[in-house]
Amino acid sequence: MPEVKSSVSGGGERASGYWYGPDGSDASAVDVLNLLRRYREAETAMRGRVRGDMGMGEKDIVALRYLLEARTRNAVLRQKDLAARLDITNASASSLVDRLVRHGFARRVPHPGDRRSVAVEATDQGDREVRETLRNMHDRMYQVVNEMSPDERATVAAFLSAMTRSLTDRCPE
Amino acid sequence: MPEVKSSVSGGGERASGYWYGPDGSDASAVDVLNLLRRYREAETAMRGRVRGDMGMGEKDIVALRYLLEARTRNAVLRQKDLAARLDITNASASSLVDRLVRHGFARRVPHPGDRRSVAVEATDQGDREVRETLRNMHDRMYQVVNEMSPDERATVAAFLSAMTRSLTDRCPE
DNA sequence: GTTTCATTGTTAGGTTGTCTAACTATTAAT
DNA sequence: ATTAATAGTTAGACAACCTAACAATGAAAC
Repeated sequence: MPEVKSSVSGGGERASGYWYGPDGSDASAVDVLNLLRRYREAETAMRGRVRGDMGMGEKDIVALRYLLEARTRNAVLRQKDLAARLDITNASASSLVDRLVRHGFARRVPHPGDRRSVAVEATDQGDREVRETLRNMHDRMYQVVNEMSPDERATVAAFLSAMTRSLTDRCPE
Repeated sequence: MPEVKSSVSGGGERASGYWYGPDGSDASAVDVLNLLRRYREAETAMRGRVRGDMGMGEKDIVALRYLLEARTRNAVLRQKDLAARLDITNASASSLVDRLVRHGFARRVPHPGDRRSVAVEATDQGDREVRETLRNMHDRMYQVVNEMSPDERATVAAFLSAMTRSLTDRCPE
């Protein structure tokens, strides 16, 4: 059974500020949106801490995680791929990889089969550092979800999908 | 009943990449985490679009939203307050307000009762612009949550609270 | 009331991370 | 063989943050 305690139906704290219902408005709906915002803020803060701890920028960390994920799949990532996934230019990706290499988190290796390209690999150090930094957090998150019932997971999944669609469906006009 | 369709129990698309279960691992739990990540990415992308549309930086928009929220409460925000909420220095807040003023989104007014402080107010133009830009999106999000059952809202609220705790409980170590 | 310390905001100068534009090296197409 | 497209690098500009030093006001001590 999920150990998660609802802070809406159950607990006290009312997610404060920011959202305020369009009209008369069901308070608990607003609460949910405020909680979503809170989660976002917590994640942003966490990224800030990690950034501080590892002395890296925002995208550098995301890039490193892509590299690690690729490594587990024995896949090869080029700078181009990083640029695409991070939505930055090739030029920026180039200096991003410069930074990763300078810090010892990644390595440039010749790309097999296309001599224009440079394959980028995470180093063991990068692997270690990221895992150590994020492992516990990931474990906690996984555990929370794992302890939920299938129905609850379906509800949450539907919620997240719908929220994502709300954001994706082109916001202004 | 909620019109939201679960993409886990229901639909096809399997939230791809990134998360991969610690061990053997219940796939749908991983799906939920991937959906959470997707939501994050969608929100980041949305902010990017808004930023582009309005020609402002990330924090500028958040600041403007704080100002608008304060306005609806007839509250007075000082630059200090903005700096605190945005986690930037007073110096940065100063130039942030410079930018808002330059773009016509905010106004510096003498603070009633403390001549050191400068109160910052959103202008009507700032109000209009933000509302027009974000209104539809907010409405869509609100609608989704409003159409959920109380039980579903409680489940989602518990999930978000637990995820936030997972992030907040100090990540490394 | 004057001296002293704390608070708020500004300015100057530096760093970082992005961008565009111009260039090289390789690959693919005609 | 020439031409066009792709991958990466470099140089230079810009935006937004930072720290440090400063001015002005407020509060507290004496």
